[in-house]
Amino acid sequence: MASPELLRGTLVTILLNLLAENGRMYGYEMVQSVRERSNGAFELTEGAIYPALHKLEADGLVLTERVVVGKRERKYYSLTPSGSEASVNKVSEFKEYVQAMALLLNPINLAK
Amino acid sequence: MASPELLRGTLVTILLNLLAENGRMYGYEMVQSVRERSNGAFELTEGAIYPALHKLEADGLVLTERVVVGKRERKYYSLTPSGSEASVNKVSEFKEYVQAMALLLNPINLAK
DNA sequence: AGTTATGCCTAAAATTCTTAGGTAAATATT
DNA sequence: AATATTTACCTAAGAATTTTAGGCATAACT
Repeated sequence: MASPELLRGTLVTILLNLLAENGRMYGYEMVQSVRERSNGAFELTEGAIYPALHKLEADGLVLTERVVVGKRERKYYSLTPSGSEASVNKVSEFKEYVQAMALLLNPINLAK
Repeated sequence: MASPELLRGTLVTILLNLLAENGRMYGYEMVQSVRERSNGAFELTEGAIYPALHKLEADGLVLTERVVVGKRERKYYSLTPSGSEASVNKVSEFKEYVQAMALLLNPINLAK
């Protein structure tokens, strides 16, 4: 259960990257996927991801399609071309950020 | 330069760690120090750090002493015992966070 | 029949940060 | 000598993002 507040600013990176990897996902699925793949470290909340996904759609980075499964509807998200670009950019920004943080944090602590 | 929005949630970690390393610093000095040590990647803003430092003081994690240099005053911050604890905790939380992110982000991208 | 899981959503409040200032002294520049 | 830049502190309005706390409905499990 590490660091809920560190997710701040990383949520969009995670969402875009999930879609880049999986091609097509729906919101609920993203929550499950992140929980499993992070070994429970990250627990996305629906109150956070749905507004974030809607903003990505408004910004033209993702598009949606509604698919009826049984009698319920899923809303699948997938990347647009600019979304794919943004995904790559976000991930490399994150890497730069981690490298810069490594310069700042105590080397002794980092070695541990 | 890189990733201003990623600093969200990391500012306190950076500040506490700076103090853990340097013992005693003043606000303006922290801004310079972070700029230099991150090779310009991180540019802390005073509008962000002063409220953050004041909150740390209110929470008992840092204490302050005013030192007159010439005719101007500097306000030095240093860690209290709970501040030292918090510093260690924040840094290890950050490391866990980075490890969890590594699990999530595309291995192909990470290899680049 | 009732609880849990699936699946979407929103809105108020809290938190954190940016932006855009203000104040004042010291130093550098023209 | 006047001006600009750097040093050094600060605040407050607004933006952005997230938490909290719900609502709604179907499906599956007990």
